[in-house]
Amino acid sequence: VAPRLLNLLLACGPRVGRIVEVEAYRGEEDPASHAFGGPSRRNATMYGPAGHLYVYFTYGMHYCANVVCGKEGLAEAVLVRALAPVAGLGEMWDARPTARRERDLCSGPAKLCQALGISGAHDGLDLLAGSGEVRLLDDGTPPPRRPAVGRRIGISRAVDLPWRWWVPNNEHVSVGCR
DNA sequence: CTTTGGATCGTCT
DNA sequence: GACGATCCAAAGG
Repeated sequence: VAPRLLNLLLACGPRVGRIVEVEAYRGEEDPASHAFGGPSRRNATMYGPAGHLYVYFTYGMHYCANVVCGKEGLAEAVLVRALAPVAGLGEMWDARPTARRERDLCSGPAKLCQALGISGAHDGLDLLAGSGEVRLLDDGTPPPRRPAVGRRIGISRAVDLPWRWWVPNNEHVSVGCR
């Protein structure tokens, strides 16, 4: 599912970005997944239905956003790692005063949450409801025919699995792709 | 542009 | 009590 999310739109209020980089996490059988080791308070949303938003808090200061992709009970999810800003650019600049270039706005999993205003309060929302605060949208742009592939970033276990995909030659991918 | 180390706190052991 | 699906400033090339 992960590479098929590429080029879809993620929106929060008026702020919209095109998904250009993702990572897959495969439930309890993936040592790098938050669900490795079974259900807990934090990962509860991962065990819920597909199409919902899993937001977690990490490093004492950052939020990251995932799309739950497996059937209920499987705890499979895809981390959204980078967006190309599409709309609401003014709000994004306001939310990320340290950004110097447009590509600094959403080129990382915590950066994009900051830019869009996504936080733990949004954990568990249905991304496909259409009327919600956070939405996953399809504007007809197909995923890349041949996405770039690489290892996942920032993890210490299952480091060699090639479960990160991004849009080739896109300016807005995270630093690890360049 | 690359490398390095600090920040900071919720979660699970 | 240890560590994390990260970011940023500072320093050097």
